[in-house]
Amino acid sequence: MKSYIHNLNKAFENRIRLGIMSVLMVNDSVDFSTMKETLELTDGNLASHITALEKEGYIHVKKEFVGKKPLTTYSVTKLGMKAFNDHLDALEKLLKGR
Amino acid sequence: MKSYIHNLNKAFENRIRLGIMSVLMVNDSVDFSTMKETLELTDGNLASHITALEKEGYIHVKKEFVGKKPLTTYSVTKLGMKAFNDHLDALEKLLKGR
DNA sequence: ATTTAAACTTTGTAATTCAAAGTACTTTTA
DNA sequence: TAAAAGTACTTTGAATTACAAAGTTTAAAT
Repeated sequence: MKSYIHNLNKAFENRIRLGIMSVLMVNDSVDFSTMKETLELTDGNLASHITALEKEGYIHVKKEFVGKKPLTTYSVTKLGMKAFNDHLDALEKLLKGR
Repeated sequence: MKSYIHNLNKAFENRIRLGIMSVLMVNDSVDFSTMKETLELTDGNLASHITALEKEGYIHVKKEFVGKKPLTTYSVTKLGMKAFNDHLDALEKLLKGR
């Protein structure tokens, strides 16, 4: 009866990155401000966790101008979906004691 | 649509402490060696995470001699059960996007 | 000219994590 | 009886992570 803790993804251990992924799994794309308010984070904190997930290839960052204002939007990649689902599987198995 | 990430319990963010709690939620008591092997940890690493959970009052540590050998067994406290269930609730709500 | 807004980046400190080594006591083995 | 092994840690130290606060950039609005 080995444990599943080592199948958990380190990238999703942090609550903020877990939150970002959760939000992106149910929303096609979310912009910087919305994400910041949803998760109640400071600018810098959000930016750094976003960078971490982007480096793993789990999210895509799109920068554009809408009207005259810059707009940054995030979306989850296929790799990110796979990784997140695998993480949730491991989590579920761990919590169910198998 | 506020996020639930701030209802997650910091004590259970780490995979090892999450593993310890999961094991103790489905087993009345588990000894040091069994826990160590189940979670595939080094002595020191297990000991330090156990201490962290004990300090929070989430687990109880019992030391005794069985035959001539020392035996340390762990069990979850009522407070620990409550805290862990609250954490799982927050996790579930977060992941379901509510 | 100053302020505001969006989205960061940088800085610095504090906390966390973990392996490895060391400790203490006891028992078994050579 | 001396050495090795077992149980359960504690300590040390280095690396990584986390986070707030402050600074930066570009452009628009006042």
